[in-house]
Amino acid sequence: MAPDSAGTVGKALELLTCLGSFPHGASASQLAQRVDYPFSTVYRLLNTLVSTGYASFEPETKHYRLGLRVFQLSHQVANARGLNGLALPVLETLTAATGESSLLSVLDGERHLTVHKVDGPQFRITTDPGDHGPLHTTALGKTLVAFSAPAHREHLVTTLALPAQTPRSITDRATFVAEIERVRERGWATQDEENDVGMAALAVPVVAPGGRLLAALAVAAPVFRRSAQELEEFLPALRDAARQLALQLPPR
Amino acid sequence: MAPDSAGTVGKALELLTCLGSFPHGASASQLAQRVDYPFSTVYRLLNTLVSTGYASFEPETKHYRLGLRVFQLSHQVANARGLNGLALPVLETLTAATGESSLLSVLDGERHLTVHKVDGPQFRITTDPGDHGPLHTTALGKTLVAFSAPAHREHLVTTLALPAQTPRSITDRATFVAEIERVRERGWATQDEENDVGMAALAVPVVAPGGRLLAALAVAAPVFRRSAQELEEFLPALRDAARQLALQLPPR
DNA sequence: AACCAGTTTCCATTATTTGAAAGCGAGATG
DNA sequence: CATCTCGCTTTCAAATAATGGAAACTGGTT
Repeated sequence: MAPDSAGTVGKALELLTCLGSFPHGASASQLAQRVDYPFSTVYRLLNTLVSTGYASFEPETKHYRLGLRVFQLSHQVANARGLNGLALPVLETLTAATGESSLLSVLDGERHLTVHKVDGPQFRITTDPGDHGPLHTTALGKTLVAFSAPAHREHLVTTLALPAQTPRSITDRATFVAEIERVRERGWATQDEENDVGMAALAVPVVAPGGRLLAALAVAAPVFRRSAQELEEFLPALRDAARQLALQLPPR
Repeated sequence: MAPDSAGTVGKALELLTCLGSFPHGASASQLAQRVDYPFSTVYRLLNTLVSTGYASFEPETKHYRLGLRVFQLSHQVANARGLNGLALPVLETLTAATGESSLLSVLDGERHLTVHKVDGPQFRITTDPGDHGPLHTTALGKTLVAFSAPAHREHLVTTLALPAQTPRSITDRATFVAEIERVRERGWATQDEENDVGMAALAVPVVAPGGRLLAALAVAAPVFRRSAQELEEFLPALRDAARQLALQLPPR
């Protein structure tokens, strides 16, 4: 488990990932600076990425951006893992019932990855599908940690960095351990201005019939309308939606 | 203009692409066989892909599949290129108006890549977002060729392979050249059982204000309900929808 | 208990990547 | 108009990192 020893391929993939953080593309020199590899290395790697369709190159601006192959492949992932639109109606129903935004996330390494969201009628949430979020300051994250396989949970709980996102974030390990334990006991997690000032959320796990954790489902609202505690009245609706999702998502 | 895809990185990316063709994952040996690299090479590459999140590995089945990073990155592509859900309502309106399925595709190398589709109420189309299709046997493909930049169009028209998909497919180069020219003159393309037996389609280009080709938009129907010619009555609705899309999609 | 198909690890060989430096433009400056 | 400057592109000897055959390993089957 060494900190990944970057070979050539590792560099290429890191570069590709880095390309993703420039929505409007970037020049070879910008990218070289960002990933901190020698310029000519980056230049050559970019050519390879372009020739395989993973990146595209605009001659007029000399900018590189992510290519269509990424888009195409993602549909395979989405279909195979049930991250495609099929889950959306459940979130829409949930939002209709609660009047607040719904979010569906999965565990992705040491962060959570938002898969779907449906904005409430009153409020647009800043998290979008494809966005990552921390595990220790979000209702979704806490839920995903609390209900992942014991070994993995242990690993996360003890090694996760706990930087503060807001003054209310949990930054103390003992407190975090206790919080996760509480989430496990209750079966749901909250977040009260721990990730964004002014926002609260309530999340429950989506577990397959076999007991395996598939995702986490949350309702989020601005605190001026619903306090974290008031959100708890949505628990039955949330659990119901999670149950439906569990049947719909592929078991593994 | 190096057609070579040699190089370690090229192999890794080809392997990644190959993974995309196994929706339910594949074992290392299956993949090695498919891409025809030595087994140990494939094995090492797979490890790198997994450690970067581009692939995931299920220890219980020893199967590899595409990882969440692909999904995450694709949202960057989709947002930057207007391939996200924003275009969908236009297709939905079109399908509501015509009663037939709508499709939106972009040019991806020597194929077209379907970005969105909306099924008609009577019929489910077999093409899905993320699917590739040939350029010479589809209305979408012909349109994309006919309205791409002159130099590129020339290249495609003269070098594309023209394999038959059905008995009606265009397989003769001269015929194809003439067909593309006709599409350019009329401003729209049809397909009459040239790609799938029993299906016809009508497509128009989506061109940015600057004249640059952005995508192609099509209506498709089974011929027993609408002949290719009967589809032409939808031209005004199609053009209208294409105009709306042109304003909505980002200019480049 | 021996067998087999697939997976994981190892290592000497060698091809591949590397990155400084030298060409190119194209746009800015004197 | 000549010169400078900055960023993109290509080259090439040095050395690093990929290669792939083979051997150890696993676990399921005859």
